[in-house]
Amino acid sequence: MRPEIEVLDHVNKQEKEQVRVWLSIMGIHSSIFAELNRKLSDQTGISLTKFDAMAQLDRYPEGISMGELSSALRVTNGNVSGLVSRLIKDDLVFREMSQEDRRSFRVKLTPTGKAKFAQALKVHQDVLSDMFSKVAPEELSNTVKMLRNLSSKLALEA
Amino acid sequence: MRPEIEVLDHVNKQEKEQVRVWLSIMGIHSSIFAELNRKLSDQTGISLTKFDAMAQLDRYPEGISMGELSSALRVTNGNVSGLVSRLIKDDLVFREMSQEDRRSFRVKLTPTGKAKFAQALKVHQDVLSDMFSKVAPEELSNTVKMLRNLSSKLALEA
DNA sequence: TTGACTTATTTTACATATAAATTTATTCAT
DNA sequence: ATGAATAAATTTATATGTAAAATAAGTCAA
Repeated sequence: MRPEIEVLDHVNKQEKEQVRVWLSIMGIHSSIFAELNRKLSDQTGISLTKFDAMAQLDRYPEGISMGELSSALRVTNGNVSGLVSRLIKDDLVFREMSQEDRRSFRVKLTPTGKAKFAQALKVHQDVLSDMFSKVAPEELSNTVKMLRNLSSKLALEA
Repeated sequence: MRPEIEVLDHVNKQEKEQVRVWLSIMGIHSSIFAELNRKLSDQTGISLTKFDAMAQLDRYPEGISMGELSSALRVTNGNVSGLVSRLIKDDLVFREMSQEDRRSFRVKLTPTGKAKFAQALKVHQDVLSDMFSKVAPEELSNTVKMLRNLSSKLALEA
């Protein structure tokens, strides 16, 4: 094999490993998302998407704007518009008009929403605990370290 | 602090780490998915969802059934019905009737689909290479090992 | 002030996902 | 052979996601 082919070979090995990382992340995300979403929905009537939104609102009792919520959830404004509408329809959240800026408002959990979130939080934790029951604590923390390191080195939005 | 509270404390630390693993996976999945999907769509007109479907079809020149495709992609049959319809509309795949079983058929890439996939495969790889350019080869392979290990220990579908 | 930008949010059109019901074809025990 | 169960795929209703256009309100230089 000629030298320049060896070089290409290294590139190819590296590229294959990059694809393997992405496929591993896709696979594990898909497994956990599917089971967590299904069990949360079955046991509480709250989808994982709604749970994630409510978890953000739970962190800010003073409420947050639609824009802040879409940033926190990393989805578009339009998506959050619809999501919040559905949560309002279920009496889980409400909007509070802002005095300063009439374009904006604060979104907050209703009392019903707070109670539902507390219930869903327990289910969420129980499902994860079952799912990770065979994983040693050290493996868990190593995985978190590794993923945070990877995240910090990702070159995004070129 | 009473002994039984210390025990609970260990449980809580473990549970928090389990949630951190899931949040890390969600975060990194969301970052990579968003950028890969956007750049693939911009540069080739093929979404990441369509790319993943075409990648499966590319592996099976003899074609695969709708059920096999939905298993491979880990989505519902109904989802794949719509996805394949859209791919057919764009002349990227076609259906071939099965002689043995008239309920079923084989889905295959068209010549256009093969060419488009080859082009998209290059973009897919280039985007991942840019994204992971700051990550050392050893970190990549450690991450794959760690995620595969985690995957193998996940207790799913209880 | 006013007119040009910017900002916050919604709306629209569409893609992608699920679960449940339906359609059509196959299999298999009787 | 036939009727019940199974299997492959689609359809329907709905949720969740995007990008782009629209709406409405705020800001700020001239």
